[in-house]
Amino acid sequence: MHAYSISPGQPTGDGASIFAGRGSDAKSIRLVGVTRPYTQGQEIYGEGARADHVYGIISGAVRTYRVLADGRRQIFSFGLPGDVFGFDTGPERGMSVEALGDSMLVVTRRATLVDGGDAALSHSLWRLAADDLRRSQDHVLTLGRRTARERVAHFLNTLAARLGGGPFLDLPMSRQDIADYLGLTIETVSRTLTQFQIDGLIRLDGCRRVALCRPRALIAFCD
Amino acid sequence: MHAYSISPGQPTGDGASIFAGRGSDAKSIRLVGVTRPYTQGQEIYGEGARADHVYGIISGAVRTYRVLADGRRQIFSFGLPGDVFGFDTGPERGMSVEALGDSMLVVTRRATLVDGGDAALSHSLWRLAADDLRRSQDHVLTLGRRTARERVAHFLNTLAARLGGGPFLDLPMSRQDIADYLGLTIETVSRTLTQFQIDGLIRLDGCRRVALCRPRALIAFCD
DNA sequence: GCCGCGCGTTGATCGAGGTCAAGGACGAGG
DNA sequence: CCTCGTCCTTGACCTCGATCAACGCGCGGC
Repeated sequence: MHAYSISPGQPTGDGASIFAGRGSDAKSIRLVGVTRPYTQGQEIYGEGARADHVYGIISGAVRTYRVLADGRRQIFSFGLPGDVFGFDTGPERGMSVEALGDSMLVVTRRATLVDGGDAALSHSLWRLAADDLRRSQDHVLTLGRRTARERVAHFLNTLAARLGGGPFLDLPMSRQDIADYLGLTIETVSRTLTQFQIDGLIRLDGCRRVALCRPRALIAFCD
Repeated sequence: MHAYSISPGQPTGDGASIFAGRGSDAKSIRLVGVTRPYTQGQEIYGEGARADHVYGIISGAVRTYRVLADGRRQIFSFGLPGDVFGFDTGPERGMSVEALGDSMLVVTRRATLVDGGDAALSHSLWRLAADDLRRSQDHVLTLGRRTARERVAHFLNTLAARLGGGPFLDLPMSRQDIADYLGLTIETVSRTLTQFQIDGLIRLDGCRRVALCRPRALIAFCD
């Protein structure tokens, strides 16, 4: 699905590799750099750090987030295999990124991509940012005007669409992550999922695996 | 502040005009097109419409928004003089835009800007989208993790910074618009402003004019 | 001046979701 | 196998903001 290939270099270190971003269309960004493994929960970069690399996800997943002074955390997005991130416009990171589980990323220098003056590349960068903007606006709509049930239903649908259609949806993130993404508490997320199961909309098989029994009914919550 | 100039053409029709977007730096977009007046509440374009023009705000203000099937509305942003909007990547509008009050916009064809293959322009487009993304993420943080008081305080601060520093802040939008932007109800917005006045943080002079008496205290709500 | 209407404010009550607290499930390590 | 620790679930209760309702204010038309 996501077109990428890793050269037969060393997986643990600085083997050269190739990565192409979302989908196979001409608008995707092609990253060429080294692969690097990250362990569960490891920080990839923090808010305020110098923004000198960009990343592509080969396997695993990441969360991007900011925290308020009193510790409240808001997750902005979950990065999945095929996604690229780290294209800040300024010299400093505007948010933090951590690996959700053990993950393999491809890392390359930002300067060569962003400051190259390549028209096609700039155009791709624009489309990438515009896609992110669109997703962020969906997120705003969800947080501003949807109930807890609608938020969780929308989240499951969107994630299922992104992860592709096996019979099961394997969540790469914890309940706390979902809560911090949806602007809810962990208890509300848990209760809502339980209620969906009682209503026959989903089936939970362990806490990380979800079967969407009635996707139509779930989608009906979304608009 | 916002560098733009209107040629001495006809204000009501198709007089040629020049417009440069946010700030005076080299990254802004320069729009050359016709000026066009819009009346209070008039739709500039609707979600799903063909995206074939881009706009710059000369005077007045706009709201961008989407509505759910049951009528719940979420406002994504308020456009103020100097702002540009309408740079969708796809062929269709992803949201609707309306004039908040009587407004003068400059309108130009999208194709010439977006499909031109100009590297500098593509780069500007990227920065513009990235700025919007940053603002949208601030919005996500506000809606996901801030209380009503924090939302309103943050809103007043941000708007005051954007409108520049007179002693008064003249709100171009109604209470309902503020509510739909902040994910609250009109009653909660009204009550919160009243409470801010009681606390001596602001002074309301009519419902559209606000004096920020203790901006420090107001900013303290924001992080 | 007077009326009507749109918008804003205020009050009373309700409820969705948060908070606090107590178990339960499950994997890692001994 | 047992223990420990982490994450998840469930229950009881509370609170913030929504809802429902009444009223006020300001402005335009007559």
